[in-house]
Amino acid sequence: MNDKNICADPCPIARCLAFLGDTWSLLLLRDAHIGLTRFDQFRKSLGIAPTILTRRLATLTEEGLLEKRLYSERPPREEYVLTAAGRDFLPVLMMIGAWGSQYRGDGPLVRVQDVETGEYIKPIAIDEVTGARIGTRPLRFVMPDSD
Amino acid sequence: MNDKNICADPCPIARCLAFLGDTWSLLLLRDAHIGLTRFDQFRKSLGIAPTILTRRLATLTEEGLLEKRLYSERPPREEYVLTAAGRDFLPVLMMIGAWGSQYRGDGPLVRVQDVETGEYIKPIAIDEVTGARIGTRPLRFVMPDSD
DNA sequence: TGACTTACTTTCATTTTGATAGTAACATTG
DNA sequence: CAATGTTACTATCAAAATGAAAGTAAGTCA
Repeated sequence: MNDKNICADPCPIARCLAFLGDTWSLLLLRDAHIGLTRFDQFRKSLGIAPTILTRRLATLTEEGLLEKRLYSERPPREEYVLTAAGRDFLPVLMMIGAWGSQYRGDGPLVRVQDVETGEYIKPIAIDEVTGARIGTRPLRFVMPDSD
Repeated sequence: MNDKNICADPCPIARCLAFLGDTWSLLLLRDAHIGLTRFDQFRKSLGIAPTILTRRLATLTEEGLLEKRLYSERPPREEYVLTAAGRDFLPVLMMIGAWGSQYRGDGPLVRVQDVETGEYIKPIAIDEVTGARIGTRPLRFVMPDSD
């Protein structure tokens, strides 16, 4: 029915990018994490053409990162809210933001605060198994057919 | 001279995606991390048209994620190697891969091994300040002009 | 009844992509 | 030393995606 089986690439990065590999989709997810839910909120925030916005929201919904929800019965109006899969995409966005802050950080920047402590977040990626920061130890990429 | 100043968006995610927001660029960085360096290696690995490959490699080089290096004087041949900025992009790729493994993990998958321990990597994002996993505590996105 | 709101769709010009073929600068082979 | 091969591209052009602008549908509100 959907195209999950079509993407036979064994690389999980490629599988993800097969439908999330464009700027608008990622910025939509960012805005959804910030709290936007409605068509016109996304459109005004991004300055995206409504044609493109319709298609991107449809893809993100089909792929299970967003979910349509009725927020008004009369008139019938729907909004788009993050699913668990969509919320679990936050680490990706935060790491992109961390790279951007480090390498394209000139001038005023949006920052992310921990609400409880009030301090700014400093996102880093670690390996949960060893606890080592990613990039500090040599890695091997193992193809699935090497048995 | 270059377009760094043109991207006046205060969001570090948007700044990064301004030139890295397409599938080919991200897959090129993935392949560069795996160890590919040459035009034809990238072309064969990705099945990308040479026109597009030329442009993407040029952009990644201009933006400082790759660096051209002469690997043969006669005939003159150049390869593309990761810079520090390019290597620091690995966490982003690993988090994308982690999401893909979790939500698009059907069938055989490429896995990443820690060479020293031999165990498979499980990448997670944490806040270096609190040590808390990202997504487990409420966050606030702070605009730069809110003083 | 007429203006307003929200979420789109239609249309069409512009831009980007992708497939194929060709080129430049050399090395290697017979 | 001519023919073939290698590597890294460029040129050309059709097809697909994008973007801007205007229009539509289903209602509400005054």
